[in-house]
Amino acid sequence: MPTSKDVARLAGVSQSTVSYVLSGKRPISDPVRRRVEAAIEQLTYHPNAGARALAGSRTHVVGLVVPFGASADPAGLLPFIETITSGTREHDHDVLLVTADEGPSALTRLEGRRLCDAIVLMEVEADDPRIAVAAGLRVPVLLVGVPDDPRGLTCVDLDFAAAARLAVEGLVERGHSHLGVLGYPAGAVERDIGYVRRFTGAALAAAREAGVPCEVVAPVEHTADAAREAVGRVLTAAAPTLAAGGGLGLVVASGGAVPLVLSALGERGLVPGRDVSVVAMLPDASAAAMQPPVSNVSTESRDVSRRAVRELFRLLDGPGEDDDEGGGTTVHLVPPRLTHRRTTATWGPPG
Amino acid sequence: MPTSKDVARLAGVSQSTVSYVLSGKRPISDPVRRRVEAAIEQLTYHPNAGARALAGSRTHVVGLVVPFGASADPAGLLPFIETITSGTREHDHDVLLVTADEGPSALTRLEGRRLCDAIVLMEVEADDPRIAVAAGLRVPVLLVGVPDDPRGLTCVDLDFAAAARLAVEGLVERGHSHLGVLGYPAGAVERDIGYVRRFTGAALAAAREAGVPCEVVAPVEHTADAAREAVGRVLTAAAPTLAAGGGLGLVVASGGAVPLVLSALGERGLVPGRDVSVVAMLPDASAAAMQPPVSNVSTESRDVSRRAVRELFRLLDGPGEDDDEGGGTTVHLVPPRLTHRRTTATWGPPG
DNA sequence: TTGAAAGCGCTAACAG
DNA sequence: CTGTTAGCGCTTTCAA
Repeated sequence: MPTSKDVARLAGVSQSTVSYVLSGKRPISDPVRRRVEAAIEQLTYHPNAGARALAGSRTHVVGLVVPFGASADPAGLLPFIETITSGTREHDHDVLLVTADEGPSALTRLEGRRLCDAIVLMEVEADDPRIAVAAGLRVPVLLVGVPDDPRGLTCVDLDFAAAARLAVEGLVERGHSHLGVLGYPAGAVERDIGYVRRFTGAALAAAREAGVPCEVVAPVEHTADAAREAVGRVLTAAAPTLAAGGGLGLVVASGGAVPLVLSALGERGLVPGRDVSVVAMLPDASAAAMQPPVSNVSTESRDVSRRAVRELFRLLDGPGEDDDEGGGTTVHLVPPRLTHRRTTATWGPPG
Repeated sequence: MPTSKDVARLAGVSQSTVSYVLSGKRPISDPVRRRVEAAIEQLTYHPNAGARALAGSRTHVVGLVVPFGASADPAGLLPFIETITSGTREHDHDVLLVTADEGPSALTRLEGRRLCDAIVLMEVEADDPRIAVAAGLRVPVLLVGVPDDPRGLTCVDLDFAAAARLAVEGLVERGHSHLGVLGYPAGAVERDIGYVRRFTGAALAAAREAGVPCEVVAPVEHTADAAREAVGRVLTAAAPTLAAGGGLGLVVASGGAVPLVLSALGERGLVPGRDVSVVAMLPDASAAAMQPPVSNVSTESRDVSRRAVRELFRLLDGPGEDDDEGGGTTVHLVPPRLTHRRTTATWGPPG
């Protein structure tokens, strides 16, 4: 296996010149550069990652901590991992995968062994034990999710408050005079993932501002029975409004519950988009694929992950920008989009 | 950040002794070991991975090439990645994630830069362009999936032929006198993933041996219409048998089609487990969760991945066993299991 | 614009 | 059982 010494010999230059051709950290004359590049090609030379890391103290690796076992949304994990991985490669880095099961010690291991230059922590919970450890590391850490106390760390997440507002306002605009929010499964609530509170809190606030009554039913498990019961509760509360000819709008906070909610409505002879409206937190693709297509506020994990990659390399490549840099808490919230599909009805005079 | 030199100084030993305490490659007296371990603890020393790789030419990293974009079964990917990752950690290695989009050059990059000690290639296709490259590498490569020409590489996969046989024999035993195999979507067939042919071939062979007529309908897309049509075709072919009071057994090769096939049967008033039988290729958990629980031949990606990890480290830690070792093609097929649930009926006199 | 040389922190002979 | 030492293949001064 050829080394940079072999390349240097073949190109008739010193070894350091090979290094500089590769790193571009020094101006190189055209003839020399050409000879070196030819030699590299001819020998199919690849720089040894370990040696590079040792000498340069940059591994060109990003550690990605994935909550395999305990994800609130296992389906959303894969696009996330994919986007981080390919985004990271575009920045000439690789991804080292670590399971969250390893706990906080995974972080000290990654840092201590110099396995990576930065760490991405997925699905950070409101009160996540890893945050304290993460805050003490010398490698930059990027959190996906917003903990209660970000401790000077950089966070990226979907803007769940904006999402809730979007859903509520979208329904209010269309004349609905009673709202119901069907919440997250107990697992998510107990683990107290930050977005649960942010979402329901913002939904209630938006409804209050709009002067529209709003029921929150939570937790709602992803079972047919739980969906039935939750729907029943909202319908009961909304009964007076409905009797008076008002419109009921449902906000489904947990994408996985959507099919169950739809069938629960169906069982009662209620047609979404005609008798009630349903707006759900769902990726666009899933929302569009449903029968009928469901109005949704997008929860594109790809959008969030792309943003995460961007902020990650801003952390790594910076300082240099005039942005906030180095130690300051920054929370980047990715804006969601509302798309009305077949499950939104319009009530009364357009508003 | 402390180095082994710091540990050595603190423990009053030479640096190499620290190394040997850690690696266990040399007998160490108890007092020395204790002192070294105390020093390691006190300094929270972690060995530098780059230095270790450079000096020892072992990275303790496994490269995992994941077909993010082009997986036949995206849901199966995640448990696979998880199992490989945690299994790898149990062997004191980490996982470097690479997307299959990077193509064969990902392999030369992993090897050339010495980024890993071994490579796992997921979802290998029958005629996979990466195989030729993989076969030329010096790092061991483990294939998940069996290509037409394994070129001396080690493969691990579910035994799809056995799975097909199991399904067919399970139905024949229960007195079914006509079988229908509903195949894979065209995407899988075109990409010519090895298991497509292995599965349908073995199903036909098993049916022939049993002397039971068998229709294969393929490709079958994962759409309601395609499922309806496929079911229609099998029912037409089986009409004489059914008229004579015989039983029809359906084998659904592609897990994703199961709900569609069930509703297609439902539309015709056919109740699985009473009027027809259905056995599907599905993970046990999904099969059990369906309404009704579906008889299944297991396609546990966890079983396959665990086996993959085993064979991977046999490759890495060996030679040493009396097993086949070093360069010999080995195909490890993980046996599937058939579980009868609610969708299998029994016909005629028990067999 | 280029070269020479000093490490980075570890492993693994070799020498006791 | 333990210490000494020569690298592993780079990056990066320092010198020209």
